[in-house]
Amino acid sequence: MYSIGELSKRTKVKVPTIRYYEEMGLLPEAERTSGNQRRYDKAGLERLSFIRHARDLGFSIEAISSLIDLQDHPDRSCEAATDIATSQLEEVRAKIKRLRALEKELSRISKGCNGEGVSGDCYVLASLADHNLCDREH
Amino acid sequence: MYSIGELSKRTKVKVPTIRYYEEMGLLPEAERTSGNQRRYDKAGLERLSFIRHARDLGFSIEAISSLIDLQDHPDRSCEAATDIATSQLEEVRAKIKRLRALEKELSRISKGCNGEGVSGDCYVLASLADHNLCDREH
DNA sequence: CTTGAATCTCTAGTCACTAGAGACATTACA
DNA sequence: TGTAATGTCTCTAGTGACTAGAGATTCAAG
Ligand SMILES: [Zn+2]
Ligand SMILES: [Zn+2]
Ligand SMILES: [Zn+2]
Ligand SMILES: [Zn+2]
Repeated sequence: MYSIGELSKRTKVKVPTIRYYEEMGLLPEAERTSGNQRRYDKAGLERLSFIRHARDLGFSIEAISSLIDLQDHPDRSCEAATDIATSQLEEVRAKIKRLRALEKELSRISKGCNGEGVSGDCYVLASLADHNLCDREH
Repeated sequence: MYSIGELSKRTKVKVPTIRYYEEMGLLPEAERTSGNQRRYDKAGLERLSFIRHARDLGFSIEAISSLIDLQDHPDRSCEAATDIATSQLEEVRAKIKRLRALEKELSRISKGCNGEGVSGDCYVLASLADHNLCDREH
């Protein structure tokens, strides 16, 4: 049996975050000591590791909730799981695409001025004021 | 003189967002009609366009606040402006890097199952449960 | 002058936490 | 067994950048 602090150390999830996950229904309500403190077993540790890993991969709490439901019913179809993973992948790809466009503009903008001049002549400020200086939409 | 709705149309910034920017101090308090409605002039339009553009490029409200301060003082050094732009660029690059790593893992994970099996055998769920299946840290 | 659209202020909700207060429980050591 | 340090409890509020909605007022067109 682990205290919430021990669980926190083992999973690198902060203590208030563990309580938050419980409140959100990602973790079942923990058993309590006679003094009302949470105690966890191996299953609790594994579930929290699952959540942590999925969060690290960018899944939302809601998505993780659905994934956990599936995990708890090993005989159900896993179609929903692959759907969730695929749409998460698509989201990540869309974000990368957008950020790459931003990177290009920002790199042009920040190269345009060495910071030794005066605001009135600054290419950075001029670029922000006028989108026509940009190569593309954002 | 533009109403807030006209300003919204011209800048593609939603009406409540314009009011929010005013509250945050990005926009000066607008002039009012006798009936207490906001009215804007060309300067207001330009400032809001500046904010919109900077937001599109990912700058935070706080950063934009500093940039606007500089814009209002054309005789000051623009060093801070280039610093802000450069650090924004670095942030974007860091995000891209992280997302590319995520993309690799997610693409492996979602390729690993066609969704036609059962949760108990699902590679997606197994991958989320066990980070050892991953190629790298996230 | 009436009608309908626009605008006003204010509060609360979003997401995934994080911070802090004040009270209570557990653990280690003398 | 006593005590001190650390851990844990619940609760509230704050983060960033908005978004949604209620209920009241104002504006513009016909
Ligand atoms: Zn400059
Ligand atoms: Zn642009
Ligand atoms: Zn599967
Ligand atoms: Zn992993």
